[in-house]
Amino acid sequence: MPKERKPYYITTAIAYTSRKPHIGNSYEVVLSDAMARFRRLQGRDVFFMTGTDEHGQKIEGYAAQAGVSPKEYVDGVAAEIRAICDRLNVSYDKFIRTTDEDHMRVVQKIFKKLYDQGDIYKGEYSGHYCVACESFFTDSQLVDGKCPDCGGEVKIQREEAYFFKLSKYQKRLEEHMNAHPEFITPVSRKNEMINNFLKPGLQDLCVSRSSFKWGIPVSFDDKHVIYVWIDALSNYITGVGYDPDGSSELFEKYWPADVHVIGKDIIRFHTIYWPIELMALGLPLPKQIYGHPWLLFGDSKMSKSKGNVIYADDLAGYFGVDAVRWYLLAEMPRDNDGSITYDSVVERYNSDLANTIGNLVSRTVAMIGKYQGGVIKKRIGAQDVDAALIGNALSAVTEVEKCFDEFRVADAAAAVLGIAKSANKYIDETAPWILGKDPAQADRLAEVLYGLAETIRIMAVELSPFMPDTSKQILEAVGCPDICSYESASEFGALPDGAVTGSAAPIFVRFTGERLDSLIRALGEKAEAERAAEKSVIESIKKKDAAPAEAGLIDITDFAKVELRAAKVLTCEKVEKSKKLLRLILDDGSGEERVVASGIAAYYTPEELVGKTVAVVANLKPATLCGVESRGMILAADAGDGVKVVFLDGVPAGSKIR
RNA sequence: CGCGGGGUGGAGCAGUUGGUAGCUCGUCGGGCUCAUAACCCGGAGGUCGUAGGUUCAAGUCCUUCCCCCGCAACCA
Repeated sequence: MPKERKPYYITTAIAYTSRKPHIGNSYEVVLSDAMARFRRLQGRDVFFMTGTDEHGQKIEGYAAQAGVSPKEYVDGVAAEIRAICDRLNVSYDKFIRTTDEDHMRVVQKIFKKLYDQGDIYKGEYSGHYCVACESFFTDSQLVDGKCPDCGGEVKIQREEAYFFKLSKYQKRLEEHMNAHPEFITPVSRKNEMINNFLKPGLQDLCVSRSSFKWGIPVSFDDKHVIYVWIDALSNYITGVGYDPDGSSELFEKYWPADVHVIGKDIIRFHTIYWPIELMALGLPLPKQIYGHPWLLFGDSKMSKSKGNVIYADDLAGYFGVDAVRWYLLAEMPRDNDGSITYDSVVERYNSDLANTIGNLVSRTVAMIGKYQGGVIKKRIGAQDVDAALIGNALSAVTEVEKCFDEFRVADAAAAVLGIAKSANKYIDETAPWILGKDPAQADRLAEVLYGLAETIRIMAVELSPFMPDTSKQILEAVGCPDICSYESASEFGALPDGAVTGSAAPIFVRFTGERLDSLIRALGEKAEAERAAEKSVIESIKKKDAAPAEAGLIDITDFAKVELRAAKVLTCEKVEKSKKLLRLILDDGSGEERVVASGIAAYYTPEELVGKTVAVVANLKPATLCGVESRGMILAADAGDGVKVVFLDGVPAGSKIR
């Protein structure tokens, strides 16, 4: 009967390898994984791809900063990203990296093909260039003729570059969007794209860069590297074996993708640039693009500067992998941003996992042990309560499918949870402990216990996309680790007569009292350590890769490279456009004034600093921050509750520090 | 007027094409004892940010204003 299994191709966006992803970034892979697992459960032939985007100027910069090659740098971060996926039990079929040889080779071919057929042409990029921001701006972007970012001077600069004729495909794309309203989810985004980008008319897109090297070279013009649009987006087809000269069977089987799961911030690239590239290549478009919302910490975005970054693997260390998966999947709405707080993680853990699901399994298995020696008898009850229980479980299965079809994964989780709730209610209504006292009721008791065990089994099957390990554990508890097909969850009664139950021990132990206190303590300490450690991710990667004999130790000659001097603060003022920066003028003994920008505005007022003597790194490469050219940096300590500048009272300005 | 997202019982959210305001947590009362102080039932608690408008009927549609949060835009 098993006819040909219908393919299902799902991808996440590939993660940028600039630094370790936080739990908000991890949400996307967990979400996609749940979707992939659900389709596999349904019998679809799933190909699930995730991976990393590893090129670009930023990475070149991070690597240089870390003193390693770009390749070494991305190897480190990509490994870290992959490790998090593995830790979270993400069942990807392929982990693609844009530095993979196959990918690079095919991207070059794609670029060449588009060039040969005239969709890409060589032109000149002329715009207002801000040296400090390393960015081009159009006339309309300028603010009073100055850089809209830093307010600094801009100059007209020309740069040779390749352009992609987007306008040529604009009409077709618009038609496609209108003909396929489900193409962009949520739909509110569709109008945004059409009104903001398509209607005003698409400008040709610059698809090469000559200002940096870390990218895939244009095969016929090595002054240029292929810019992110063609490079990164193409992963969705190179990863399954697309080749302009003849694609693999894998590609023929899986393309077009069923869904690209991406963050809402990159919807534009996926609904405009990417489809147009595919049109130009003569390929069908992906069926759907789902732009998921963001996970915030409390009500603000996670960022290291706020010290509120949470990493999924850390959280898994405290609550377990499945609990983290459940939290992410059950908590995040489809359309709006979700938020994570430690309180809500504990609450959901206790309520959903320990009280509702875990406790249901424990009490049921315990009763089967107590009343029937741990053996399940197949008796299906026919009373109203039984019908209600069965109907509830089966309709939940239907509901879960509907929710997944609409990407309402949190609602799907709620539907599964509903199965457990109805079972808990059923226990109360049937009171098996009373039946257990009357030998004449043994048959009815068997019906009740079978109803419970079978309902739990169905719940466990439906739970598998969310919590694969827990699902197995529950199936073992009700004695049927192998009865877990989707079909077996769609009808009541697949649990065989004579199944022997497993352990009744709690699956999720509640966090209360001392256990909760120590968790909170541990989280606090962890956050503290994180803050310090994350500050130097780059350094740690450098250490790992460079790996000299004494890991982490530097030679005295390394230290000697840093020129530290005492300097007196002459003036100090807030940088207007900035919340964090102070602009200081220092006397460093050289006779020349030294301007330094320092991100300590949140901790010091200008008045507190004037007249003080501070330690300054005197030979740091100058950089412009918010329009202030900063020459050097001031030493300060990250004390737990803030930042403390290192003051050198009584030391003459200009003194060398070593 | 830069762009976008929001303001619904104490907290977090859902409210599809306008038709008696729902869910989870918490709280209060009751029940039960198989189970992880858990589970089940019930109650209290909301002028749906503001001011107008359309309508037989507005949380839902239109307009005014207020407030919050992202991004643009910086950790040297």
